[in-house]
Amino acid sequence: MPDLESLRLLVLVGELGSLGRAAGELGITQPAASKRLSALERQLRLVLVDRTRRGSRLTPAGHVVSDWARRVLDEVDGLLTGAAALRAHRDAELRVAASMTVAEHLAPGWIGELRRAEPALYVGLQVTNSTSVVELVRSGEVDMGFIESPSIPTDLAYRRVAVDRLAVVVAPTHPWTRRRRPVSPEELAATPLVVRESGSGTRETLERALAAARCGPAQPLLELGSTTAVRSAVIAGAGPAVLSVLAVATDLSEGRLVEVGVEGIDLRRALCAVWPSGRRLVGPAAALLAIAGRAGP
Amino acid sequence: MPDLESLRLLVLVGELGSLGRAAGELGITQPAASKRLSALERQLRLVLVDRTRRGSRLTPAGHVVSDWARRVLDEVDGLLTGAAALRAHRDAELRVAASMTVAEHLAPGWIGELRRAEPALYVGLQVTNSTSVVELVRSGEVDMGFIESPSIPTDLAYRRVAVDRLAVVVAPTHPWTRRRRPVSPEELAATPLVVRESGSGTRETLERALAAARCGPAQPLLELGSTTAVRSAVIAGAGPAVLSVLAVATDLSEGRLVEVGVEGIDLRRALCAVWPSGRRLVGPAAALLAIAGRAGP
DNA sequence: TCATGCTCATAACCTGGAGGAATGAGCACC
DNA sequence: GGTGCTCATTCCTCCAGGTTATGAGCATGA
Repeated sequence: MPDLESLRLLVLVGELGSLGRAAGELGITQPAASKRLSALERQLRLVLVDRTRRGSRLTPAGHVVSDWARRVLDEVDGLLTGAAALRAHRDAELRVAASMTVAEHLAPGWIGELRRAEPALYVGLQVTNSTSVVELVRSGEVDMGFIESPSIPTDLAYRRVAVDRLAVVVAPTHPWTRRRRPVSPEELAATPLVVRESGSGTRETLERALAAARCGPAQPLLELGSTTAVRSAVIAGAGPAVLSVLAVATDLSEGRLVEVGVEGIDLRRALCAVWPSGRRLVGPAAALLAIAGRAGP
Repeated sequence: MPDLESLRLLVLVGELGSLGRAAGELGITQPAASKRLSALERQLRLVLVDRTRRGSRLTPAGHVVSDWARRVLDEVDGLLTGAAALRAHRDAELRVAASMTVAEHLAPGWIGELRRAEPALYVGLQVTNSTSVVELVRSGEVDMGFIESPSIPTDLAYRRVAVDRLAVVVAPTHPWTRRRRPVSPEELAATPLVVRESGSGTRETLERALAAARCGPAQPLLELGSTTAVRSAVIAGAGPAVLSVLAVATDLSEGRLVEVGVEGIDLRRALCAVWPSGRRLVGPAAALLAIAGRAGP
């Protein structure tokens, strides 16, 4: 398994065109960087860099690998921003609470963007379920919250910042991948599904949508405690599930999961920012709302 | 910067519910895992795991971080699969050539998916421009290729596997983020843009689309040699650019870049699999085509 | 009640590998 | 041919991460 410093080094060499300057950027000496890069090339058994006597250029392979590496590093960046926000949630200048879906997939990006505009700003993030988020906003423990509709309380101001959608997904080997007709609400309600436990936001949205389509509740084939557990079960072939497209976007685009069309049922749900009504958001909170709002819809 | 082994360990602890078993999975001893995890927690200054005397559970924070970590590891997985394919391209059982856009964003996922179905299969990947891909397919050096339309030669069989779209993107601070009306082709042609060099697929698609809308060629504000260089320049505020949505998907969803609407110009381009005509693809090549085909459209 | 089995933490020790400093060597430009 | 840039090699140091050995806390069952 490669290490992140080496990947960063590769990207920097590509950007700066010189091993020595890349080393400086990382705060190590040139020989150390030289060795690191050789080690990475040995590990991947690929020639990534074309070393000339005046500068280094990426080889075609190096170019591609460097791009893949950048994607890795972007995710790491999100993790670090998120972690910083999590640990700062007590004494931050801007305190935010978010439900799981938002926290997992969107919050690190938004916070990262906000901090790019104001590097000195400390943002605190607290992750709970939508109900607790509402409580935290009411009690003033946080400045603003992000939740999934339905069930936005009337005593809070809110604004829709994005629209999520639940998708029916199956493994590529599942018979549903070969069907031409979309799945009907009745069929969905009658099919045993891999689901989250009752009370989770995703499960609740599904049940409401089924009820709105005049169908009975979902038949649980397997009840699991986290979205990723459900995802793994579906990939392993356990059966169909209904999951947020935010959670399975890469699985879909890379073919690990396949979306099955549905009709006659509305599986969208709005993601909303909420804050104490009457008040107008100011300062960092307003900035965050603006960032969240323009990225989503 | 955290290291990937530690992130993997965290994910495994969440899945297996026990530090010792997670250690076994990684091929290290339990004390080593214990130390690693403590180090990670110290580094992030977060309590990630709730250690009881019979098993370990993730804390709420641990849960979120573990999900972020999984995203990182997924990207690493893509990098490793891609690297394996790159180095195997000479003597692989299935040899594939792909243009940059496909190789960067889609190929690792497809190949990974294929290898999940047939773990013993060696897949070779070669990355060049669309013209070379066509040559490699013609000469039989590769079994199949992936290119961007336009310019699919008539002597090859092809199938559209996905549709890419170029988007006009600007930094969040750019005045275009506040405009209400979409950009017209004339306006786009008249505005200095950050672009790739002439001859690149992206540039070519843009020029063709402008020509189809009866406009002159794009005005280069800055010409750069790689998509990521263009992306960085735009984020830094250099000016608008026209980039593949595949390349900027995360930037858009996380608010680093903002898409500006356009009208009267068709910036879509099909991504196609190509192979020697007359022949029907069989075996692994057919499987790969199926995977690519179902993920895309 | 006490042994057993599971969990995780701590301590002491070893070693491989990463980093630093110094040096050499190739190419370009003046 | 000097000068300045590049990168590779060598040698040395040192610490991070591994292992083994051990202890402690909580359940379960005899």
